[in-house]
Amino acid sequence: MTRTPSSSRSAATLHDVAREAGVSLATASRVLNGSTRKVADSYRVKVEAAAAQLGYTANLSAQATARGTSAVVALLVADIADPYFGQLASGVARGADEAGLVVTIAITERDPQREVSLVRALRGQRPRGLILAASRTTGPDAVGLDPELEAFQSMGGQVVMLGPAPAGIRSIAVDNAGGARALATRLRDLGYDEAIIIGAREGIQTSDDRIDGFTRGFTADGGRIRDVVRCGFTRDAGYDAAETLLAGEVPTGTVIFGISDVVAIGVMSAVRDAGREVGTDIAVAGFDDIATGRDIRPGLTTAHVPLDELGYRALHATIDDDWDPAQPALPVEPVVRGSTPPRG
Amino acid sequence: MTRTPSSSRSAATLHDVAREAGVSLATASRVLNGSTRKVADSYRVKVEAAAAQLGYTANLSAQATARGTSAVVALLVADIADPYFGQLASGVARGADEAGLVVTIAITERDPQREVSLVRALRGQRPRGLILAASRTTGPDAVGLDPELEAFQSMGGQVVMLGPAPAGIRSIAVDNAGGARALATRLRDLGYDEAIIIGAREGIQTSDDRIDGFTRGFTADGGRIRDVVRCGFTRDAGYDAAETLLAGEVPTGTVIFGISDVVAIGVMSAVRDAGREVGTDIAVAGFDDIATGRDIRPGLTTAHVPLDELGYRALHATIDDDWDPAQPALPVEPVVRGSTPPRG
DNA sequence: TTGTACGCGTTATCAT
DNA sequence: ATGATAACGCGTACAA
Repeated sequence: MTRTPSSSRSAATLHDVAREAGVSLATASRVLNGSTRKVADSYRVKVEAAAAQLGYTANLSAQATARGTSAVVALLVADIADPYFGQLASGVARGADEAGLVVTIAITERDPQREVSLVRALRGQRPRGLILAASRTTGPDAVGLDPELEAFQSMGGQVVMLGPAPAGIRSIAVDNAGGARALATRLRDLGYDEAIIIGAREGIQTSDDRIDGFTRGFTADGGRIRDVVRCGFTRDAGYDAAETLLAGEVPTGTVIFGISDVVAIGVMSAVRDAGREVGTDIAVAGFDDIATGRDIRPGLTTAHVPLDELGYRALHATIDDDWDPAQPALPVEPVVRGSTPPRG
Repeated sequence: MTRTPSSSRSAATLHDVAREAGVSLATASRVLNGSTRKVADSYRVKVEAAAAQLGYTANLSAQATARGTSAVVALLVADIADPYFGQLASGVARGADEAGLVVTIAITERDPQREVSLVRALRGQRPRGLILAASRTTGPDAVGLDPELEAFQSMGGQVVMLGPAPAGIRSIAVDNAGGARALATRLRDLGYDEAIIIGAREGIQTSDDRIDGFTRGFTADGGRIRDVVRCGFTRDAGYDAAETLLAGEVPTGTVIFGISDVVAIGVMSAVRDAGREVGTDIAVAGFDDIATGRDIRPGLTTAHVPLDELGYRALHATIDDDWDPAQPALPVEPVVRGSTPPRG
């Protein structure tokens, strides 16, 4: 059955280009996609002209099946509306664009169960790489993920995790402990003697590291951690936790350390709604340095994590064959703003 | 050449499953993927068992080439780190997940040139749909986009634009003019008599509509628009524009309307850095109602756009065959917060 | 250098 | 209901 060359309803195929240019499929393929170029210029121009005229674009799916490897990298985040993941995704997208890769994105909604099934579903795309940015727990509800990741890797895909990862899985480390420690030290220098930590539940590595680092830094020379309470990673969770906290006694001059900026921003709102003032009355600090923290008043004291760079590195850990697993953790620097004024 | 059944380096194929289950390729395909099910239960269980044991997952690329249609929807945004686009993408992802579709994301960086080339590149994926969320201009620098979109559509893909679109292209309308008008009216009711508008440059439909609506509402019963200045859609652009503005004379009681919340937040910072107070001195209003606006102090008065819903609808406009082009525009409601206190 | 022919993993048509 | 088998669009040995 012969097909009409005109644009019926589907895109121009390599076949069409070859016929239009009067060359073979192989030749057309070589000039348009093949890497090593050994085609006579006379043919080359003909093919390119035909391709341009027909508006030909290689079918990535077909290429993927033929090559056995795709040009897509999958990104798994907890919530793309969260500025933390937004900035991260931005870095991933930038790196992917540079490398000519396509990014597909999936949302876990912070549901470990869903995370597992998503990884499974994502496998269908046969992505070259998979970036896991959804915060991971070391606890029992991570069950089922590891086998799924192994399956992914044994398929030839490269898994990259943000933060701590099991052995055999690439990861981009962030100096959570060191950053939190430095932040706590700065707060001590500012004159704070008492702190309350609002962290995620135990087993979330990122949270545990930040809590440990903060505690170490704050208590090193006499500071006291009044309490460590637990909540989720959202603004509302931070608000609720702080609200409960403030129902009890929280003396003036206490600094509340939220496990992330998003949480800390919730804390700030709760402090105000409890009739207290953020800063001179109750100080608040966060972690991550999302853009919002610079625009709120008072500005949010935090620890700067280079989120865009983090995403960019993750993308490269996904595609670079000679990736070095022994990279130093991304440095995290404290940033002091108005939410933690010096105590007189 | 026979292939070893064991997991060498690539995923289990349908072929493997069929052989393992002792059935034909066709049968395996039918139970695993085919819609109409006409397979004996005895075979069905065998196939399912084999698939489970081998960890089989259908290769989407192969399916796409065979079926002639893919399961991916492409999303084009200006900047995924911008909370506006983040919330939008969230709605898109939710809808896609429900429909069993994959979302690929690309960033225009607000470069019209780049936008065109991205659409072209995206065609390679043969996505079922393309959602254009990068703000579009009616001006001359949109050159080259329309042909590219037509090429995409003639390929069988469904293009959906946010906001106004050329004839023949589906779009999700937002009541920018009405929302801005209502917001302006509310500001009048609060006692504001003078306003300054910071908009995007002319030709950006969304901006023009909001400016027109605001102007109409504000001047309807005697309010005065002191000035209309132009800037980009970013926080920094808003800051710079306001900074310039404040170098001149801006009387107390003036309200500055930023074309989007992101811009308005930049304006708020500039106002403060100019030594003025946000609210009682200079009031500020925005548009969109991004999450940040609720957490900053004072809270940002704005017009609520249901961004998540917007994304969700866009996704459905992409895949629903019986989509109704005559849908009413998404309603936009004013939200008054502390940045525009009542004037005594 | 160029073309032929086969394989990639899956779907769908057609007999059986 | 089931099983061969021809597509799908492309890459790539291998032959010419």
